[in-house]
Amino acid sequence: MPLTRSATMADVARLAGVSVSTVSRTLSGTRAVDPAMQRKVTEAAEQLGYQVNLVGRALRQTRTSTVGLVVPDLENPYFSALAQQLSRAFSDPGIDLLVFSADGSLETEARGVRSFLGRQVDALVLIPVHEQLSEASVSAAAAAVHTIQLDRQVAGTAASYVGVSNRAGMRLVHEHVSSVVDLSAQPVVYVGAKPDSSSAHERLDGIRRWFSPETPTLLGDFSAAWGREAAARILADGWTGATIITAADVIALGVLAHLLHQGRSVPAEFRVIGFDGIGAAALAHPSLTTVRQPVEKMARSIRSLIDSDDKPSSHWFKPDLVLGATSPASRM
Amino acid sequence: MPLTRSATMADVARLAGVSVSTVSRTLSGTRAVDPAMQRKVTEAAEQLGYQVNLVGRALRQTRTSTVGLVVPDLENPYFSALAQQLSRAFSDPGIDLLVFSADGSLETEARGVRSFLGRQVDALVLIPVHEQLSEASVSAAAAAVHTIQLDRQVAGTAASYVGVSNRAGMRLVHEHVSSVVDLSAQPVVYVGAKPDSSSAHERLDGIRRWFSPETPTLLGDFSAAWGREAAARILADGWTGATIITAADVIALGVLAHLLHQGRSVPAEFRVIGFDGIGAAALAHPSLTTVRQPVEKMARSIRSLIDSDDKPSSHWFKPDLVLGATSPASRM
DNA sequence: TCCATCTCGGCAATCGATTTCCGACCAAGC
DNA sequence: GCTTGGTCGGAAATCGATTGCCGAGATGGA
Repeated sequence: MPLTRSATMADVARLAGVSVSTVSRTLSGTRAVDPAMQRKVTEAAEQLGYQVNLVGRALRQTRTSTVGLVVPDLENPYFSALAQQLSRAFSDPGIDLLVFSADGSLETEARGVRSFLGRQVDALVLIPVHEQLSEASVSAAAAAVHTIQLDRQVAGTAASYVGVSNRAGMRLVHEHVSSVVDLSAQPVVYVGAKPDSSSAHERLDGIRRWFSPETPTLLGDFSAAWGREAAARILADGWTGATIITAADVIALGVLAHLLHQGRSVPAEFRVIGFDGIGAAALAHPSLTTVRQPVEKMARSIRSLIDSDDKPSSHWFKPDLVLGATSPASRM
Repeated sequence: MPLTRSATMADVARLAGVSVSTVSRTLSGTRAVDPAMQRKVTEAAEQLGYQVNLVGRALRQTRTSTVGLVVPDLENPYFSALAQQLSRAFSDPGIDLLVFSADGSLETEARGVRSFLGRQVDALVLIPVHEQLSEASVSAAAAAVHTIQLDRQVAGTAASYVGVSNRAGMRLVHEHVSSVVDLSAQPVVYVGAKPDSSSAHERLDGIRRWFSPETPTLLGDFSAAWGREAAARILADGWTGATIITAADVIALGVLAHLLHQGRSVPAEFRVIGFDGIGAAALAHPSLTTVRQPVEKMARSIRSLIDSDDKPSSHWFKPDLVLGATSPASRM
């Protein structure tokens, strides 16, 4: 639907009766320009509705003032929260943050990375889909631009990493649960995600380490649907009175929904613990006890990592526990 | 962190001992190339790890095979669902969908539009922040590329529109509520959003039209925090036994959370109705009765609108009602 | 008065691809 | 043997900006 080909610097130069160099210098303020010419140029640009063509600029300079973010799935509230906070961290003009959703697929993830690299982004932030199979994409990215892995990482790559200490998070859960529940009398069940991502992996490790290596475990994916299914299995298998620890709030909300729908009571009969600290956790009734990730801090850390173009480095943030009503406030 | 300047077509041509024209033709398959040369070129490209520079390509062709999406806020689950579905609608290779968050600000929205236009996107999808004040951005976009407004629209612009019939949605709510609640005995309160966006506007209109022009109304924004605040006011003002209709699921979830937290019962004492049909609505307990938007259909419609580059047009989809447990199933 | 220095406009090169045009070569038809 | 037509490689123009360099003119110090 382009009504007319849009104006270029050459058009502005012609109308103002100057050279394109002068137009460029006037509009970008690169070098001093005679006030009279400056006025002529500005007026001509205004009159033609001139808008710089960033493609031309990007080709000449080798920078684009753009950072790409590839997320596995925008519908997962934790990832969209990260995307939003990162956008906000780049909200002051100068650098644009563009988001691409891999839609849970390795191929689409690879396409997103290739696309951003081909577009010559100055830096790339990536939440890898898979702990091993995303290696090719992460390495390709890291070889070309400053690359930061977020929330999850692929082992043995040259890229930076920003995330939370998942084992420390599970330690907080253990501290809390063991202080309010009698673990020798009440069973603990872990509803996690298959260890395809480093975060799922580390959370499972955390459970085995702080609770017991034999903790009964159900592994699926990061979704509410999986949470519901797992809850159904827990009920079917007769784990009455269990404390259900999950790998993510979306899972926990699915578990909670199913339990309540079946008329079970929380926290009297079952306890449910989430992970991530998404907004919806606080909206549940009873509100979800969860491990909150400092999303805003992480986003700011990425911003400063990109601004100061240093060597690859890893940044582990400490999560904190948010007490909700899906776990008892004091010893049962 | 670029380890080495990445290879260009000239590098590949040099290594293969052919001209850049031949490299271009081999890699893009634009024209037949001698099999022997083809092999040499492919091997050279492989060896150098050649990746096309999309900036160079975009400058020469005037297309970029890119569609931009500007959303007001990625943390709003309805917008992130739209973004995800739209990403999926573009998941087959060929066109990349890039997302930019305006972070609720008109200035940032304008920046996003300028940025995408400057990047020469082939089409732009926009969820305008404001019904009037986004006019400049929408017009600028529509003058330059095929522009589609999504979910909300700015009056009197040349851009296409894809959304749901909000008045029809409220009509569904009225039908349902009037069939299960005695409206002459029980008050109705509308918790909406200030009519800054066409969707908020139309939903408010729908309420006035299908219920009563004098329906008590509380207007805020599209957030759970506002829902909570409104619920507090409703309790403070003594609207006991009210049926609370909201402009969005996020608001409804906030209302519900506050009511339940205050020990009120839903749907016995209060009824709560949402709008949008986000995933979290089904996870609430009791599950939320809401008006569901056909997000996937809308995304596909945008895709086909972009593929067939027609004149601007408007597409109104019909929402449907999802019966949850925050409203009674039959006459109270 | 003359030379050194500074300011600033314009020419032309440049970024990395695609694509038009030209010409070399080969095959087929008469 | 000559002409016509088809195939395919390469030289060069092109997309739209930025920027190194040159030189004209102004300024100022001795």
